[in-house]
Amino acid sequence: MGRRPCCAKVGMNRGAWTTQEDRILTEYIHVHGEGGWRNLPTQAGLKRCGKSCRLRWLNYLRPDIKRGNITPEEEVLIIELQEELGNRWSQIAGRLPGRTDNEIKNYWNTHLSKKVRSHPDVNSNKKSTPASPQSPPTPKNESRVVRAKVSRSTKVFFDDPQLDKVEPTIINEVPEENKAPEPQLPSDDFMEEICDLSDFLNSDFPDLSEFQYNTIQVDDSANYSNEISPSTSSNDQVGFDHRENFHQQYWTTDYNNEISPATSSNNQVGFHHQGKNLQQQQYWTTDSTESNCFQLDDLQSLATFLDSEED
DNA sequence: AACGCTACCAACCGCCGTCTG
DNA sequence: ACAGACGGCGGTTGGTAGCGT
Repeated sequence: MGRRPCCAKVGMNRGAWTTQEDRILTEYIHVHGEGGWRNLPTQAGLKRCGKSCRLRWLNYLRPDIKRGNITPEEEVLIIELQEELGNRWSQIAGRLPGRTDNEIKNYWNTHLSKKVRSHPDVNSNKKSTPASPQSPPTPKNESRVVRAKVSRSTKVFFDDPQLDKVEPTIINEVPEENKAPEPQLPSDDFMEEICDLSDFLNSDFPDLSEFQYNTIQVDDSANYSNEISPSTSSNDQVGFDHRENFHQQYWTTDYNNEISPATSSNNQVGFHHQGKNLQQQQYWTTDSTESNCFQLDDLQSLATFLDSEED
């Protein structure tokens, strides 16, 4: 008797994940934790292969995933590690916190393999001339760096207000004491303040060139202090970690250095909340007409930070 | 404007190692 | 020792956006 397939192929959803599927999966894992991938789709009410659920969680939904372009420092590290370890992407990913093996593999295949092929000495030169913030590698086509991801990347963002009303299907009840606390929804007052702050962010943001290549470092984001600090920055993304509760927030910029809450993937607005006994993930998104939802404390910290930078 | 090509990357596929009964 | 379940890994595919002609 052969091994049974990991899932029935018939009647399964394939392709890009919808926001609702993401939400169901995320909520399920918040409650039940990771693992048990084979049974997860049935129990969560997802028409997905267990493997697909696992991959989606590990490569996209996990709260500790770092977003944004690979930094020059990371790039050098990837090249070094690839030379040392070969195509063991999971091991390489293990040395790059927040990066997934899939992301590194893709990055290697689309960027670095060509670069290394065309410049075989890129690696041997690395020790004498490490990549520095002042001399980042120049992309072949600069405009591509700012490109939004393809639209099928519906990601985890709940940009359809109706979706917020959809309760995830969780068949297996868990004991009350094991349940994660309900996420707090923003109040109306909170939303008002957020909208004001959002206006501020959209209208009065300082020169974003400052954020290039980690030139601003107000705090070491790894020390889990309460300060807000830029995460690894990139050409098209500004991210801030608020480590007390492990919040991550991202804004994106367009060609004119206008900042706005990002709406998908590379350009994104995301909040990750990792508590002590649970992993919560809350995302809100926005479009040009909807008001924005943010964590007020974090945005206030951001505003303070921006004010101080302007001074 | 239309078409073709390229870049990108999320998702899929199949193999393999480990665990468990 | 064995078979099956399960999860992890690396290679590949396919859909989309952007660019050039």
